[in-house]
Amino acid sequence: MVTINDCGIMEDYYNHFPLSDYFGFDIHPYISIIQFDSEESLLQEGRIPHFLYYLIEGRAKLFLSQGNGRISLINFLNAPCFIGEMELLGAQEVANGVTAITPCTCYAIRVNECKDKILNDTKFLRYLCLFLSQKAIGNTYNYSKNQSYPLEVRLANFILITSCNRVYCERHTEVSEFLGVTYRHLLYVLANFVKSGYLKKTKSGYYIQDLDALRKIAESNQ
Amino acid sequence: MVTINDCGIMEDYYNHFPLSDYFGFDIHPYISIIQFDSEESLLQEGRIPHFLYYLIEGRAKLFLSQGNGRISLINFLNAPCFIGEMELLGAQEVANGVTAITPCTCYAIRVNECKDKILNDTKFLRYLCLFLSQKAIGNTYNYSKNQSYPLEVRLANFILITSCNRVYCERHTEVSEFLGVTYRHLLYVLANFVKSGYLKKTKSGYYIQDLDALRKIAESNQ
DNA sequence: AGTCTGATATGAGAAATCTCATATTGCTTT
DNA sequence: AAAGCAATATGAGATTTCTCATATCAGACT
Repeated sequence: MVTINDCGIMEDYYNHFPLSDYFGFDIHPYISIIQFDSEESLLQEGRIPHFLYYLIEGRAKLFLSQGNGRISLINFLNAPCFIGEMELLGAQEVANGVTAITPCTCYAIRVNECKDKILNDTKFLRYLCLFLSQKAIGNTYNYSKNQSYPLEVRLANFILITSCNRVYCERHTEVSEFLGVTYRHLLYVLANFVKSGYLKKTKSGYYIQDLDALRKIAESNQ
Repeated sequence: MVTINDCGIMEDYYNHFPLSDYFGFDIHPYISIIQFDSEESLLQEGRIPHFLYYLIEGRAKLFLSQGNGRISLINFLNAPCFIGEMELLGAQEVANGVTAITPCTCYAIRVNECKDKILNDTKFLRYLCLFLSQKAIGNTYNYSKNQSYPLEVRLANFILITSCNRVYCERHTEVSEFLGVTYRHLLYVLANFVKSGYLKKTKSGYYIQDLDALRKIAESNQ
């Protein structure tokens, strides 16, 4: 974790990733820029957060751990987005866990210094409502899917969405958490896809050999 | 579905269920009062809603149906709460389905007549953010639980929460949807509880015979 | 190269959950 | 009361998913 204080660099970020769309007042005095390495925590589960983050570059994951040691990956967080907004509002005191997947660069807003301004800023509040709604809708859609279809269908979908140039190469541990099944079971279903000739294991990932078959499986859904 | 226009009755409702906590301007000119019977739709899935509702009495359920005919019960909505707020913001165009469980009385706000006022009302926006956050947190928690524990554990919990005077008497169809399992499986696990002597089937519902045992099962969670 | 270690993968059997066919129950209607 | 019908309940076997033990692999260290 590195905090950037150099004014020149900060100016540069402000120009490339402006905040004026979200705030009706000048938020710059309350901002630091923080960079996280991959695997670092942005918010620690159960702790009271210090900042409202705005993720400008990178990808993180939001998770919730259960008493039995199991971890639910609730969502992937992709730039640009706010992180820690629920805690800001007081909807929950302590944070859910958020961990960087790739290196992440964030504006860290010192809310304790400008809470009043923020909570009276129509522009920000309106945007936040929209953001919260969209997040909720996405989550809900995801939950509902997870419960309604066997892994085969959901995985086919997931592969189609996340593959790049016909190559699927996500980390199995992450995916199994996101799809809400055990690592073992994910591998099992994936192996089935290979056995059926839909995928082919290569050094750089799984190559999609039979796109149509995969689509057909995914569609037993729609 | 009945719309109440009688000014006297409306005044009465306003006095008992005031809206001044949520709005910074006078919202009354834009309100009707609507009553729904149980099983009636407040929002029809896939349709564009006309109103923002504020549920003042009653209990409803929010669901989402899947291509394979399966229905996910996303949440129970208990008074007091807003319904249709995401659609108001434009976060989604068409509504999720909302159906009354008990008879429901709502303030129906004609948003097309006061959208500007509403979307510039700090008081309302702040409250809405909070409301959305809490809803999201609840959903997430529920979702995470649903995936992390077998039905036995979740059902024990659910029974403890929803039972009244040691009697559990929810509708199985609703519960199975909410807990994300088939009706059959719910009955199966419930029958096990009876066989183990934790519950006893009576005319008025299932009587909790062994509270401790049920708690112990539910706690294999926490 | 050898070995340690953590991450990743596989095997096998058990448990959870689903599907579908068939009963049973409780209302209406006649 | 009989018949019809929808809601509710049960049985049995198939699938999906899990658990846990073991195996393989890749990089770090010696």
